[in-house]
Amino acid sequence: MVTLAEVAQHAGVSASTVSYVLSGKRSISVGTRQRVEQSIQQLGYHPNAGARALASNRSSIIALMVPLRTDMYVPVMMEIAIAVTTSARAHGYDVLLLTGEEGPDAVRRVTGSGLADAMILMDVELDDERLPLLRGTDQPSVLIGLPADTSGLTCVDLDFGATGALCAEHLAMFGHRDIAVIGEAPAVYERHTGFAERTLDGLRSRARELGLRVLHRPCEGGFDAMSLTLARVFDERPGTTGFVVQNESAVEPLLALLRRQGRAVPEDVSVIAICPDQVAVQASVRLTSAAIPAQEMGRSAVERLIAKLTGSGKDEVVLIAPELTVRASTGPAPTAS
Amino acid sequence: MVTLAEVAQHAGVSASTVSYVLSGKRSISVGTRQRVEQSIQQLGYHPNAGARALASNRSSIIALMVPLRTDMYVPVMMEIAIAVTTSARAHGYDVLLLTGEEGPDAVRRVTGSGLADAMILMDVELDDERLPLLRGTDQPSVLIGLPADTSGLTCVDLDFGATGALCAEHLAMFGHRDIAVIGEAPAVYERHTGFAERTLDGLRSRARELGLRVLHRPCEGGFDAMSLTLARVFDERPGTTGFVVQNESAVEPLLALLRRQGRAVPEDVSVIAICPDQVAVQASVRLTSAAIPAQEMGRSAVERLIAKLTGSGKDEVVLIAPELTVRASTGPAPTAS
DNA sequence: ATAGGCTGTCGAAGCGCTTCGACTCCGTCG
DNA sequence: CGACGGAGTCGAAGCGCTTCGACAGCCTAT
Repeated sequence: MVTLAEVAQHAGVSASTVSYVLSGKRSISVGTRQRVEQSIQQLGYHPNAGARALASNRSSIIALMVPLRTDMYVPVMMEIAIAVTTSARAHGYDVLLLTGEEGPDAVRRVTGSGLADAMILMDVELDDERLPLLRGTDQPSVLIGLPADTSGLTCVDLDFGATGALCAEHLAMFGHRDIAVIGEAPAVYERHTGFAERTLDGLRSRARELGLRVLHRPCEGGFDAMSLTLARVFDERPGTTGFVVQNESAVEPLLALLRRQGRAVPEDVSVIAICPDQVAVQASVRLTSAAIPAQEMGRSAVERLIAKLTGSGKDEVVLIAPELTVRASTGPAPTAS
Repeated sequence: MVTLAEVAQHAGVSASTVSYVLSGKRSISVGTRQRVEQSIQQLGYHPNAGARALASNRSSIIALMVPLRTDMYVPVMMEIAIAVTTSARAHGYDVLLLTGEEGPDAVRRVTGSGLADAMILMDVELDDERLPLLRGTDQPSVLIGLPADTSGLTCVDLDFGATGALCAEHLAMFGHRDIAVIGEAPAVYERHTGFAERTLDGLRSRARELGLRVLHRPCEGGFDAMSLTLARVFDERPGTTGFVVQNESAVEPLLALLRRQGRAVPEDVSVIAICPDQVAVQASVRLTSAAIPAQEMGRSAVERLIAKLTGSGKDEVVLIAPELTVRASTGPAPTAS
């Protein structure tokens, strides 16, 4: 392992000079800089991360806590994780992956050990146990998701309320009157993850203004669950012509069931999915969808975090405006016959 | 920040004693141990990761390099990543997430800086640029995937050859004679990722023994691509009654297209998917599938790595035996009419 | 009784880096 | 023309931990 001292010796300067060349914290003459850089190249020097962390009290690592559950939104989570990693690297940070498994202890461990300089938490619950810890430390953090009380916290999330409203507007515009919301699994609501409720609230209140009737049904993913749910929907509201689906893994089953029942999409029934664009275009029908901008959420979270680490950057809640892309699964409501 | 020295003072012992209590590398009397542990509790002490890494020359971090592309197998990758993280934690290691973006440089950086003690690489290509670096360092590593030359490397992967063979056997047993393989996107083959070819080879050679005719077609995911591919399949081999699908994002489109064409699954056509079980049960038909054991792959990779880190553990190739679960998408071939 | 071997503890020497203060040259300004 | 200040460099003091050798005390075998 090549050390700073060896580089210094090779370049004929002192260790501190090499350090300053690396960090740029003091001015260095052009000649010296070049000699040092050349030595670094020739010797293949890489600064030792541990020594650096010890001496500077910064690790250049961001911790990312992902949900352990793989029961929902897996592609979204993965995309966010990758976006976070890529953005972090662009700012000179590496990413430490933590699962929710350890819970609050992970926060304590990472904060206490100086393993990471900052953290990003995903899958935040309304009243998350980790929040008091975050408020009680001076380690910067950003949440992806929105807890009930955001005071003293920085949060990034899709504006799910506006997303719901947008879905209602789109269906109303096409003349639909009775719409059904196929929600997340009941467990998601019980867990109080917030986003599902926010979607529903936004959708409901806009629907009210527009004179739509809304039926909401939580739904586990999969064919069988969707089958039951759909039967109950048409049983209760036979005139339902619009669907908003929030649970990705219910989308394909829904489409299959509708086809099987002879209901054509979008002629007889319109379907909007709330999902990443990639999912929407790969479905068996090109889906009109409200996008979940995973990339942007990841990138934005990292940027807030960097801002906090560099001193600027205050606590704030960033809600990303939703975008609805019209594809082949929505159209005018069938005229009542 | 509480330091070791403070703990030592509080407990009335020397710093080294506290260190030995923590590491267990020397025997400590019961009384001393208890006093130290109590002090650690009371003061809320967490060892500083940087100092530890510097002094011991080990970081207790495993680097995990995931593919940057999100064009394939996303749920599998995520599941592996989570399994790796969970297993690593169980062994006292944290996981540093790297994307393939940096390529070989990431290997150099991590190895050179001592950031991680070992690495796990996913999405390995047949002739991966990173392999020479791994062979040239004494940092332990494990690949998830199989390159062309495995000498001096430890690899963990599903036995895709056997998986292909298993699919052929299952369809043959049901009396199918003409089968089609819907493969990964052409880009995957061009990239030489190996697993797709291995599946095909295994399937082909077993099919030959069993007297099956095999038509292989790569396929981008999505509805449109699948539509074209399917048309060509039936054009060329109208008597095709069995499908093996390796591209997850082609599964639903295939099912939808078959339905639309009035071909019933499994009465007229049988479909086997090569995918994680979770995907198979959430599809619009409960799919007979050859499982991709993501969890096991992740766990197994970590175990080999830990073995290498602790001295035991030699280079080896671990191929996980495939398992085929029969569900509702395969059945006897229709009797020729 | 005494040498030898355990067990439990301590002190000190780093690990490789950052950073602070100090120092030496210059060029510049009054 | 001397004092001053900035640019460029160096030396040394840690950062908090691990680990090695040393040593004191005790038990056992001779």
